[in-house]
Amino acid sequence: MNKYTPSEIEKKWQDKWAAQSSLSEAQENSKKEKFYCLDMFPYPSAAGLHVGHVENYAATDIYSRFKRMNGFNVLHPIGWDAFGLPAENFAIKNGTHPNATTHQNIQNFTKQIKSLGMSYDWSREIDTSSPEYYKWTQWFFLFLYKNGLAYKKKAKVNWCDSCMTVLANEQVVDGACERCKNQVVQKDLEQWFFKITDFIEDQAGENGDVKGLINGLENIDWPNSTKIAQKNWIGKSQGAEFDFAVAGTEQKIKVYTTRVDTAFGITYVVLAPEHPMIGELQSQILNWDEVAEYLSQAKKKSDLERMEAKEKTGVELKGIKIINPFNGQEVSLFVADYVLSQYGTGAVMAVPAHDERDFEFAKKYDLEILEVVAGGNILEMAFTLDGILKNSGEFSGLNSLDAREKMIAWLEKEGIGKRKINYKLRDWLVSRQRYWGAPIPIIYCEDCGEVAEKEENLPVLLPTDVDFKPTGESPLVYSKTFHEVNCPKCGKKARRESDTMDTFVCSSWYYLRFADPKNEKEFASKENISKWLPVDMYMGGAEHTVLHLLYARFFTKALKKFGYINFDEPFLKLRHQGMIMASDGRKMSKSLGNVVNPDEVVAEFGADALRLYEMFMGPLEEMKAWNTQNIIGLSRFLDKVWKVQTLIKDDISGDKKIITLLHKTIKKVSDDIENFRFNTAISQMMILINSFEKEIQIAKTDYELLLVMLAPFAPHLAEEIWENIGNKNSIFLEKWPSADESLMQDDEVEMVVQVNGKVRERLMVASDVTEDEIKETALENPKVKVFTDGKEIKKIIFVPGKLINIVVA
RNA sequence: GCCCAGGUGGUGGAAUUGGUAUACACGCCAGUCUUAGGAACUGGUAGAGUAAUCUGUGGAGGUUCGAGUCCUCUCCUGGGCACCA
Repeated sequence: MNKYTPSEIEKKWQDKWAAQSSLSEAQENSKKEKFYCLDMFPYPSAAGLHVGHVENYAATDIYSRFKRMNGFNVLHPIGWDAFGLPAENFAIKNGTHPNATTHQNIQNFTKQIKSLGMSYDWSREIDTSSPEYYKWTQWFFLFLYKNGLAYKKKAKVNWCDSCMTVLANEQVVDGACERCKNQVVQKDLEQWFFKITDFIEDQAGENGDVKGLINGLENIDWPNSTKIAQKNWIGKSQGAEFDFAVAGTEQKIKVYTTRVDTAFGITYVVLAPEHPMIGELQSQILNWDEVAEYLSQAKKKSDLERMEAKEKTGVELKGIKIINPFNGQEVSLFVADYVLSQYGTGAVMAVPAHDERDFEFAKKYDLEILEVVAGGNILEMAFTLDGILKNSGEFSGLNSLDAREKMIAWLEKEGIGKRKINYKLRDWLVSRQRYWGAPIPIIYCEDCGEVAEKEENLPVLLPTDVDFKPTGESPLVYSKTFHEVNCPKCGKKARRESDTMDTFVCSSWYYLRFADPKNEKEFASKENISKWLPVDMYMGGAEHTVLHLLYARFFTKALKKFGYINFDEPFLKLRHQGMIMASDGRKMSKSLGNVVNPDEVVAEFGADALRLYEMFMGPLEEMKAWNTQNIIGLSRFLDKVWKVQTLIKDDISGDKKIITLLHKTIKKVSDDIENFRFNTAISQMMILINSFEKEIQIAKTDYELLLVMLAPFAPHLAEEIWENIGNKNSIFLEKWPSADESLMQDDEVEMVVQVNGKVRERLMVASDVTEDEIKETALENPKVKVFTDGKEIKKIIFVPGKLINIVVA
């Protein structure tokens, strides 16, 4: 027999599988039940495939192969999230067109993925930067636009001076650009938004009710932490909104609070620096110079600077008094930049006794702190928990929960305020002043204004005659062929929108395209969508918890609302692979020089060993550190499987113990794959092969069952041995074995004998031994007697097949 | 600060419902085959002790015949959110 040489057999089978595409392609006409298993598609970066990609793709490949062998018609596609900044930045630096760079990277990724033996359906490959694809990204923009879900407005937006573009809130991390870490500044600009906030709560749609972004999470199988992160991002809070009258005027100041129960403890009110009321009250403000100075200082500060300020600052609007509607008392008014203009009403009631921020501010400016909820020590710190109300007029004595209800009812009765729900989630800013993205299909006409491009004119092609150096405006502005067009409505000369779309727009609908990737008339036919969607299993990094997953859910909900599809959640089951760190425990990065290149591992150990190693590292969802030394263990395992070939005999039936272990293994491996516990599935197969190795001969049928189980993990090796031992068809056409429970019973088991819960003896007994039988043996056992002699036996606990515990006084 | 995961040998990790703690693998130690070598093979490997035995799943309590697993408190690590009123 030859030596196991991965490099030879892996190439051989990759070629053979490519020639037999039915092994990996989804079948359009099949009576089998469908299963859609999807990876978060990669951005084809110049760095090539990362070991983290391999972890993700190996897991879904194992699962897809497992599902196929269990009789499912599996859709397991791959494509490229190809628009985006790195290709453009590379172009700026080196002058290479992003299109060329991207295609080169895609080729490299393709080669790498194929060298790993992944069973993707390559016939459905998509590329978001191709006109055939972004035509439909543009169609989606128009779909949202026509239904009032895409709109343009002047807004304070996050601007990155280094990337020269605006960013979505989700792309700003700690006040800095997620990509280049440059500090983000605020700018007032006309930008395009998608109305994602329309879908926070449930609503009626053309194809039945559409579950909102919050409630929709209830019935999908996602990691709980991801659901919670999404809910936190949406940030729903329930409270009340009510008015303060400005003393001596008709004017009112509206505040939002979740703690209306503390309203009798209000000792002042604070406005955000951007609050319009400050300007309106200017003539009455006695210290206007001081206020104006504060406003201009606040305006200069970035959000980050505001957040980082150690001490809260503010200025009283002297000469203004406003009236607390609950008790009629006059309180003073401040402006302070710790109040956010974008949230709630941009004005907050300050209750220093029961809010930490107000407490800090009140201490600094020596303002009154009035306790209205009992339970804390407000001399020391704010008491922010619920409690029993005091100093609160007719509401005194109520607990906070009841008080909130009663006080909101009172506000509504008096017509001063109402119950109000607020959210942190804002509409999604989708326009980017960059080149390498899908152009926004809107035209500006002097007569007709903002006009949607006609659908038959899509795609609006990205021009090639541009200089993509960023200037703060989209590079498309400088392409005459691009922006000089005729108005689709009146035919007059008009100007095309020069912004492109955020790449997250492209990835918000790609899972639909895989159902019908070549369709030229629709983004996907209704028939194909209903055949393949929703996605049954979705896998990808946890870094997409709020961005991509929320946007994709929004697109799905919008499609359902307007009758295009009949489901409102795109991904029924979601799992994240944990990040793979370098062996030093740090993140793999070029600058640290600790990046592991999968190609090198494949060259040294083979793709099968790499796949197995990554699956064996630990629980899929957990973070783990790379350790090249450990790969050898998986190589040895594969080598053992290879060598056991020589032990097989055609015409024998296996040893009873081996059969029992085999069926236990079938059960465990099947359960473990179904639950994405690949590490323990592999260790169970190791146990089996270790037993096989010790035998003189192995029944061929037993060995074949192991090969079938191993095939999804180590496809090349399994397929090669399968052929070696005389099989004509691919091992992937085999049916997944089922465990026979009756064969899983051991004849003998080790029975633990405990005295007072401590193990004193282990006895080999028949697996069906009864309590009475074992009791006698156990009590007479000398090792046990040492601990029971002369003692009263209080009771005996018997766990069939496991242990007997003798409890003595 | 808030939310979410986690803390088990030298290392990665295992332990369905509370029932043998450390499966499987790496490493290490000893040996075997070999001219030699190991990415080969065999055996050993939680700690203490000559041993019987005792101790051991971040720490302190508790429930239980029995706790890595359940409860209370606490410490530490990683991730997410963060002036959201």
